[in-house]
Amino acid sequence: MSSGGFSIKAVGGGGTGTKCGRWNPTVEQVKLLTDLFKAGLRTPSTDQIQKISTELSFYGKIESKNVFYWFQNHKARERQKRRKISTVDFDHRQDTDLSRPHRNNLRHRQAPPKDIFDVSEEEKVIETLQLFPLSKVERVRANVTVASHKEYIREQANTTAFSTYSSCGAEMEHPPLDLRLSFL
Amino acid sequence: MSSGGFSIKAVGGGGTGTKCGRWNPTVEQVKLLTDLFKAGLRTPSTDQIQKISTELSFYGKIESKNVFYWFQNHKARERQKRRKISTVDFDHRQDTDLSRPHRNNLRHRQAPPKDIFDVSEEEKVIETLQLFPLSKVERVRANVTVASHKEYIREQANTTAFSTYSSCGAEMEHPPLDLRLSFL
DNA sequence: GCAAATTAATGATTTATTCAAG
DNA sequence: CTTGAATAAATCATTAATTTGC
Repeated sequence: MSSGGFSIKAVGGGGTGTKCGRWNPTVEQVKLLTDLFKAGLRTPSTDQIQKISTELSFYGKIESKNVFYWFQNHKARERQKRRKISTVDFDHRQDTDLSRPHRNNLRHRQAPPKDIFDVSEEEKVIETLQLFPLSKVERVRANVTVASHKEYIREQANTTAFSTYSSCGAEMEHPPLDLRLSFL
Repeated sequence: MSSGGFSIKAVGGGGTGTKCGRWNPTVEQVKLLTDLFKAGLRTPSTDQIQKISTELSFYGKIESKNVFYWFQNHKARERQKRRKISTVDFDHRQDTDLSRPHRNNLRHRQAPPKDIFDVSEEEKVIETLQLFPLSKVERVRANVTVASHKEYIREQANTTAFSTYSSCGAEMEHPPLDLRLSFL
């Protein structure tokens, strides 16, 4: 990778005496982009990118791809930032998505038996009830489909076992999937 | 105060007792769950849930229902995510055709005339956003009220380069968002 | 005060996923 | 099972900030 370490990247069209190695947004440009982001825009469509770009070109040289990149990066980094804050919290996606009437009714979802959720099923039920009345129970078939294992092994080099792994809490790149699946 | 999700932080799966509001997976737990998901497991059977739970309990406090929920949520969200994608993509390859000044390689894929704003992906985008007029601005009066802090604000003074716009008058504190979005 | 050296941000690329079509 | 579409994550690379010596 990084083939070609050539440095200069074509001066390009920046006639304004600015080196155009890479886009350097003006404050106004960043401001607008940020506003759009705050407004919820995350992945603008091609059309939107075009329009945004056109609009921003008023403030300075810019290309569509810059807009695209900006959103990609900003989105990713905002998330990254958030992730740093809450250690593991993988579920910090729209936590407020309760607005939807059809949430998981886990109650009658798939669980054939009843003891699966050993405890605190009450809580869950309560919540559930609050959000929506459990009126109808759909018949859901538990189609397990364990699917294939170990077909995804690619570059797994680590051969660490569970034990060693957890105590430290260290994060490794690719824990051996095979081993991890072994308990199933 | 941005509502939604006070950062719980800490506690981790260590079982530090505190804050038993909801399961807070450790990185190891998420890792394994994710691996299982990647391996193709989508709807684990009761038995599998039990085993997975047991296995994960080694890394921290967890219950069967957590596993069940995790798969439900993860599966659903992955799907939703892919469904709402909007599309933009351009050939961002290393071709570096510097010979041509502007290369808008936007591969006009622009297909799904759906929600271009894929708001429900990860971060908690304000709901107001969804009200956003995506294609045409009929009346952008989305009252966004961001409330968050701008991290971009840099007191940078030299706005040299491209636009001489910002000079003075143009630099307002809150340019009406509505207006700014009007071009979309 | 300035400019080289160092560090922090962030623009641009590459890589690895996921789901869906065929 | 293979390929296409489209990211998001990880990474590379360059520019702006900041520090430091003079």
